[in-house]
Amino acid sequence: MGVNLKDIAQRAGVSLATVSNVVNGYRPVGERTRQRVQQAIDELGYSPNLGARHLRRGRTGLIALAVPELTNPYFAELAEIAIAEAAALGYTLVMENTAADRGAELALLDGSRRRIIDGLILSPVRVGRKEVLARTAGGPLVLIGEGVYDVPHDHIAIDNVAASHAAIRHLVAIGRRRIAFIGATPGGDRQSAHLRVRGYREALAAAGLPYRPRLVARTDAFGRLDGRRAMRELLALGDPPDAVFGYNDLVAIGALRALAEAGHRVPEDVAVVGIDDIEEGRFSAPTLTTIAPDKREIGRLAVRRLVARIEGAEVAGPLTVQTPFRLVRRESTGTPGD
Amino acid sequence: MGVNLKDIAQRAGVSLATVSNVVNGYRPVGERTRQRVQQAIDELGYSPNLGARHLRRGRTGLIALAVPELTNPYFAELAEIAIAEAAALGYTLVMENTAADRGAELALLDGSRRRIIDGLILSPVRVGRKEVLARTAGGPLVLIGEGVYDVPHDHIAIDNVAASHAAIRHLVAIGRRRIAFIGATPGGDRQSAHLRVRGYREALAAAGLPYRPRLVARTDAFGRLDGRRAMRELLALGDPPDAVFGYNDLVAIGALRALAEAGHRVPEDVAVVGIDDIEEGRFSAPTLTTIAPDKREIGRLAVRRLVARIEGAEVAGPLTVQTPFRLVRRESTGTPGD
DNA sequence: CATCGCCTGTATAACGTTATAGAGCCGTGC
DNA sequence: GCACGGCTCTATAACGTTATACAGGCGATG
Repeated sequence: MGVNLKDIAQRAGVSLATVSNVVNGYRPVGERTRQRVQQAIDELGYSPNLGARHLRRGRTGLIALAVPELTNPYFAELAEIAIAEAAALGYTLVMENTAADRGAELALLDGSRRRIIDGLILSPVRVGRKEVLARTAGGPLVLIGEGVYDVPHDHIAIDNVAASHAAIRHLVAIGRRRIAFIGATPGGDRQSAHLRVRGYREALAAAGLPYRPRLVARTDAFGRLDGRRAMRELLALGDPPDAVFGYNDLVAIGALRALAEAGHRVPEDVAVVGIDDIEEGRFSAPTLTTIAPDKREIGRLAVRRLVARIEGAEVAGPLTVQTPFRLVRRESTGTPGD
Repeated sequence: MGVNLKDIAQRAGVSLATVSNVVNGYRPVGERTRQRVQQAIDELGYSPNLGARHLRRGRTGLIALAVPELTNPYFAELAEIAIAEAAALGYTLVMENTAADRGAELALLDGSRRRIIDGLILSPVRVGRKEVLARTAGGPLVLIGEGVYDVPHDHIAIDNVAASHAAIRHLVAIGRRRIAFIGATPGGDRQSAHLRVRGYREALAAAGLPYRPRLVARTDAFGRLDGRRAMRELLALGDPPDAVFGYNDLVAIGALRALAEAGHRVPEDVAVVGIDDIEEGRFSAPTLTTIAPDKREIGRLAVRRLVARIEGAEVAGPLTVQTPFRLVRRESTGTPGD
């Protein structure tokens, strides 16, 4: 099909190996030879056959980013950053959608099925420490966003408990006392939900507010629809909350919708806070106060760590990195300022 | 590294070629032999080395979906569908972000630079017929969503003019007479914007309404921010519109935001319609009336066409396929019903 | 002047797969 | 009894690259 090493070698009158060395810089090549080869490459328009290169090297140059939902803007924004960073490092990123399915996560972790990927960035939601530890094949693994700790892999996330604290402190500071949480989840799934609930409880206690289990709404998933349903349930309580903290921005936006439909004013009657700082929250009515993780840092760091591991480089620092976050006040808590 | 064909061949006591035939079904294999080989495969946990397969076959099994913005929910939703369809056909889909950059689109079209992809699905916005015709390498090409016609490639899109007609007819039907368009674009870029403006003008004429150039707002890009800015400009006119049709849902949502900030009621003062039917529009306040393309059909068809071309299959039917769309009425035009 | 080592460059063997040519076996038809 | 064709299966040559071992030339060193 295309132009290959042999063509270049013939044109430049050198051996295959020399051309390869010019292309890869693996061994020094004399200046005159290099120029002849480079000229031949330019003239014939050579680009290496990646399949062959990868067969020989044992690596494909592909890394995967597996997320529970592609359509969650948080992950779309993260993916955009990760794709750019991967490209800058000479890798191609493929997106995988686990659809928050345990089987899909396990299949990715197993890694033996598809030997096409050099390494994996995974946002796990249905697997825990044990399943992660069971990974033996498939190359390096970087975990993002969840609370699977004590595994021999890089793990990049915000401090979920501290993030909750910040959100609740803000709601308390603006005078709210019946603060609900939307997005708790039963069992061992979705560690981050447990951590965010923990932060919520701790912050309530620190503020001297009672913990009311009925104000903690469970959801099956974490989309707008789930947030709306949960908010409706909370509103149906005899004594509804005066503030809501959502597991993420999508849930919070669903809650905003339920509040609007029920005729409640935000933030006057109910204040709302989310997590993720997706662009949608800057244009919702009202705009959404949120905990903003540093998505750029998370995306770039995850890719850089993974690539470093793949290439066998020494990586300094601890496996677990907590990236910074900040509270962004907008209309849904009555204190616009973004 | 992993288990390979040779291991299986030894274990089953047959030749390499026989194992390959069992795996690929390329040539018939005796029932007893097949079972022995299959057993060996299961026991050793063999999966083919894709790099080697692809080197030999000359194909990589990778296809690319290149879109102008990953973070536009329309493309995220489309990507989710396309990824699933590609997986079902045994292909891996990689996302490319052109960022609506002409250079990026040209580089993808050129195809000679990265020989890793078997074919490309492109949503072009900055290249036209000429640039598409110049493509000679890089495998089959499927275009989605824009108005580049008369090229020897599959092209899948809605009828942009008809979609505009439907939107404007609806606005006229609910009594609007000063209807604005947000998202026109100068020059030859973004064919679909031109087509949507054309549909807008034709529909106005058909309704006996005058075409007012000042009510057609240009934008540089097509996000929420652009919609808000354009809406502000329209509101600053002496005689602002009583309805707005946005180039897409994001622009329309930006317009909603500008209207809310300026204290206008939607739909009472100004009605708003978008295109794309992204989930966000079902939860905005007010919910957004929109033209809903059949994303599932577009995504699946694009992938199926591309794969068929890659595999050299005969593809029946015309190159250009116009997929169906429908008007979804929601609160922003005062006629909820979704 | 012989030896050593560095510097360039070459020849060649993998990497794991698939496609092609052909070998062995068996039953069929003359 | 023998040629023949149809089935299975095997041996092997690619695919394009990189890494290893090696060869030749040349200046420096003893």
